[in-house]
Amino acid sequence: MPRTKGDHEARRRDVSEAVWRVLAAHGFGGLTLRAVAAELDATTGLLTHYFPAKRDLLAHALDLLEQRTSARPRPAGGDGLSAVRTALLGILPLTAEATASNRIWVSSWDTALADPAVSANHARMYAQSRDRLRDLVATAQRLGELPAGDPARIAEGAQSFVLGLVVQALLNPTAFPPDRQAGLLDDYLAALASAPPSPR
Amino acid sequence: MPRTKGDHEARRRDVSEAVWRVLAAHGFGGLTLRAVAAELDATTGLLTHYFPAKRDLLAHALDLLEQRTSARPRPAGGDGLSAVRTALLGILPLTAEATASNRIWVSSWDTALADPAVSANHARMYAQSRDRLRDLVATAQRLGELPAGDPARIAEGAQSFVLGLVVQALLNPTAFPPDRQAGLLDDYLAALASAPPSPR
DNA sequence: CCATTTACACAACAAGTGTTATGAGTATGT
DNA sequence: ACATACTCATAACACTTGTTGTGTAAATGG
Repeated sequence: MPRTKGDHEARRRDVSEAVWRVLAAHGFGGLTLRAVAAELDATTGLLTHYFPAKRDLLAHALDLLEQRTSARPRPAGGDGLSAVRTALLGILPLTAEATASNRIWVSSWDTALADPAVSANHARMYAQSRDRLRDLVATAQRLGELPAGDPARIAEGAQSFVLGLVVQALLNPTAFPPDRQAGLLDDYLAALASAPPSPR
Repeated sequence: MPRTKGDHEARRRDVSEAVWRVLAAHGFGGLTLRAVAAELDATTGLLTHYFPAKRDLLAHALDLLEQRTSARPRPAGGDGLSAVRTALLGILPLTAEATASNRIWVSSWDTALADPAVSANHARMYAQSRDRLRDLVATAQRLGELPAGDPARIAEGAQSFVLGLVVQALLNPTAFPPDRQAGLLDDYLAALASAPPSPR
């Protein structure tokens, strides 16, 4: 029974939603045409209509990951160090939604390492995220809330810390509940704030 | 042409070597019976002889990962903070071998998140690694090279930092060459050493 | 020296994968 | 109203995957 309403855009959103659910449940390794189709109560014919080949669906999934990550509720917490803290907290898997998103991210690393093009795209996205973080760090430095030093370098360190904490929290949620994650992040920021003006 | 020499142990080592090469090249997602068999110049019949089912081969691969990780040349660098630094440096993908091992680790996270049993095993291994790190941290504190504070908590933070740095380095090796990784680690340790005695 | 067990190769199987072709309803423009 | 284009379902395809069975050399043990 074909669709009577040709609302192309709405249908595309449905497809994206199904892709997202499959990713959250089974990761990129479980992203199969029939899995997405089943989530839509449709067949693979529908998908090949929207995505000529599997790689197109995979590209769409990666786009989706980038989109939904950057579109996640970003509280934009105020000024200086507080803004840095809020930005980093926004990455951690503190909510169910953030956990799903991070689970997809971790899964994407495997496919990224297998495909140089995806890897390069990931590098670009993380670099962009670092740049935003760097600006926040620079502001905090200007406010005297963080010691002097290359803000880009500090952003690299902070992003590494948060990424690693994401991995730990996903693999061992019992040992790293939300408040523990926040506590560890605050430890890190406190150490950063009290560090000597910079070695170089 | 069947094997004329029944050296069971040596053959098993060959199989493990082939599994390792497949993992390093294609990750856990590419760990297929025929891929391993091809690496051995053998057929799937050989593998089913050593591993009745795929899950047995996967379990062996995970064992292999744990074994080879803990057996990696661990310089055991001296005392206190220096020992902490050496331990953390030993995790980073600074050499080709360490890069391969870390690439396999990252790949394993995807399969771990899909299988609670594997996930629990990972949690156990990381907890064990944290415990070792915690002891080194405690020693450094006793030597006055690190401020007071829960050493387990500090170990958690340090491990998170290093894990995240591993991910960044693997996804973007150009931006995170070995000396950059070491520099970022030293920044982190410097901040840690100059932190206030501990909030709690 | 023969019977049994080991250690595979070889081949076939069912299930799952992406891809492709065909066709049938529905919308759209003329 | 009718031809055309869109939006799928259906089905078959070639391929890969894990699994299983059969056969056969070599090792082993009595």
